[in-house]
Amino acid sequence: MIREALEKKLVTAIAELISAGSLPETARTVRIEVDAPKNPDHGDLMTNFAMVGSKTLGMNPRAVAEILAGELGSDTEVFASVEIAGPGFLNFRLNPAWVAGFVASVLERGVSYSHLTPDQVEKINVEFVSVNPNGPITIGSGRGAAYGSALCNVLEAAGHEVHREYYINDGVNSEQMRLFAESVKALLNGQAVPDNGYKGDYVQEVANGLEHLKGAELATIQKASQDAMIEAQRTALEHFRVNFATWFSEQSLHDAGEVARVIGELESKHVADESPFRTKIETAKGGVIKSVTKEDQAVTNTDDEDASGEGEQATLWLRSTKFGDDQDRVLRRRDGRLTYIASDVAYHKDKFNRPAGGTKLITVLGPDHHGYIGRLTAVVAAMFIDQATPVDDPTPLTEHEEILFGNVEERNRCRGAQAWAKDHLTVQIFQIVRFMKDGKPAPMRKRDGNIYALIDLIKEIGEEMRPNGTEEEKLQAGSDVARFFYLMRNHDTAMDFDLELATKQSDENPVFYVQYAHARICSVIRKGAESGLAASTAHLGLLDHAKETTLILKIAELRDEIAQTASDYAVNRLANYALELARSYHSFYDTCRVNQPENPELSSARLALCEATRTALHSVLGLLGVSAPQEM
RNA sequence: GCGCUCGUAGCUCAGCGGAUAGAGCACCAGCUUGCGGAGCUGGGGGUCGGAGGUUCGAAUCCUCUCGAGCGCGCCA
Repeated sequence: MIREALEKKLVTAIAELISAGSLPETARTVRIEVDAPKNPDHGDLMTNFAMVGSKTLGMNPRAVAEILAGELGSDTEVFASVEIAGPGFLNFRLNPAWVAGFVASVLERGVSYSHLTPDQVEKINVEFVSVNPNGPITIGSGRGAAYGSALCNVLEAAGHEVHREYYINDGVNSEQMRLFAESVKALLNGQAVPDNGYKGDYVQEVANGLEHLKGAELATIQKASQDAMIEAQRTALEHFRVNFATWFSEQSLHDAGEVARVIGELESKHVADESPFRTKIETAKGGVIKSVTKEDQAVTNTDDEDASGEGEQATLWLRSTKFGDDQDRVLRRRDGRLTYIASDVAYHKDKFNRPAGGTKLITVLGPDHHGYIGRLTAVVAAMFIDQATPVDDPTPLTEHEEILFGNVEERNRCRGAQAWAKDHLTVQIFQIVRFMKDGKPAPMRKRDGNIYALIDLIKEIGEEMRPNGTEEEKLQAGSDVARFFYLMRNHDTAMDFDLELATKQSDENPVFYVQYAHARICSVIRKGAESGLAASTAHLGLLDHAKETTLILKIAELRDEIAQTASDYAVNRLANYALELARSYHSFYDTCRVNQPENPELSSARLALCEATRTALHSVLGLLGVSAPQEM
């Protein structure tokens, strides 16, 4: 916010200097960046404009810096000093009174302080969690749940329209779901579950709830047991503060005939066919194509279970290699059943309807799915090939391309479609979480088939944190800690989740450090009210202590952090920001006494600063899905 | 073999083109006749895995290399 203001000042100053003839016209094109210096001795904020621009301006950086410093330095309302340092840095020391003025605008905006207005509003569908309905939400999926939900909050705060979606993998043809149903059925009939079946206690629980279906058809049991599982997942996720606007059933696409219809569409677009070969692309290091081969279709695979008993027919191939995938994918099996990827085509088309007129899809996937990015991109490219603008490349087909494409025109259309897909679909992969106990990794899947469920993690932590709390308080405490821990680390790197630290005494716990700051602010404000003191913006100019200025600058950063996070999806930045903001407050609190009845003007200004901090803290915690307690 | 991700303080991790690389934990030394000490202040501790390159400037970008994790089904 303060940064935005300074960037505007720079733009104005540069325009003045151009019309005065001190800077060439090209100065307008130089990118302007204002940042906080790492070293506080270098001032409150700084810009590298002179160094970045020196080349295009044809001037040496220090000369540019001097001209700019002269122009800006005259604005004594804003700047206490403008210094040139090093190779051409421009270091700004801001006038504390000017900085303090921003407290008023935070208070004016209140909760909307964290709401941004983007240059362009995107309509984004975010799909996350989406695990099979054959078990509880695990602690592994917990990371995706925390990440996806926080990402949605941030995108919304950044001003975009967001649709939260869960894709239920409930295709009746799914091997895994059938196996799950068979396991439940076996338990219902008092038989042993199949060798490769599901053996956890939760399977027995599902069976217990379905006593009335004893002796029923497998299909009936399959439907009922997956519904039970979905309900359990939904409840667990709600406790974890994860909610979806849509729970989308894969099977519903089959039932509506959408999958079949879309497959027909692909065939008529000549991106899917029944020719009996699979194309494979082998790449050498650096992604250069080493070879493209058409493999004759192998018919020797005997592992297939021919569940439908419909006998053999031609395999239907999606020619995904035309869109950068490393091999063609099967849409319809030899036995006539459609594959998972076939529903994916229909599904990705459908997703653009939520929100209406969707402009972007984000899919959050687990660490075992990064091989899936190329496939998904190809799916979207194939589906929307008519929407995309072909690339303009007149060069003839290479030797490799001749195997993939019929002619130059087709290649250019496919390349265009691939670019379109990359533009409209973003896949975010989160990496694995290792849960550490006694310094050793704790198994997520136990030998007896039991799974470490997210809800158990939440309850364990809650029990430890609030042994005397209500059920509701325990769930909240557990969820707060778990969410913050998941979100502290960059989702794209493997992390260790220290179960002892999370469940142990609270004083080592970063979550509580932040929540404590919020509770402390609330307490200070309460205390002030008891002495007849209240926040006011009438004397903000009194906030000139270094700790006060630092805190205000930190509060002002929130909007920048949100904007940045909405564009690079690195939600962990906000968890770190929350810690920094809390630290700035604690440090301020320690030095600057807020409530001083003998000095009501300073008190009112500091209370205003407390209010502004509370607003910012409350906002970040809200984005992270962590509660901001008034007392603890 | 190919692809993705990661190697930063004793440990867990930030930083991802800027000036002397940061925080928490652990360790050491301090702060309270006052608003919540679940707090604050200070200190020690690093050839940012290694080697080249790009440029005014690299932990950050590129190439190679070593090491770790994961992924490459007519499973989902």
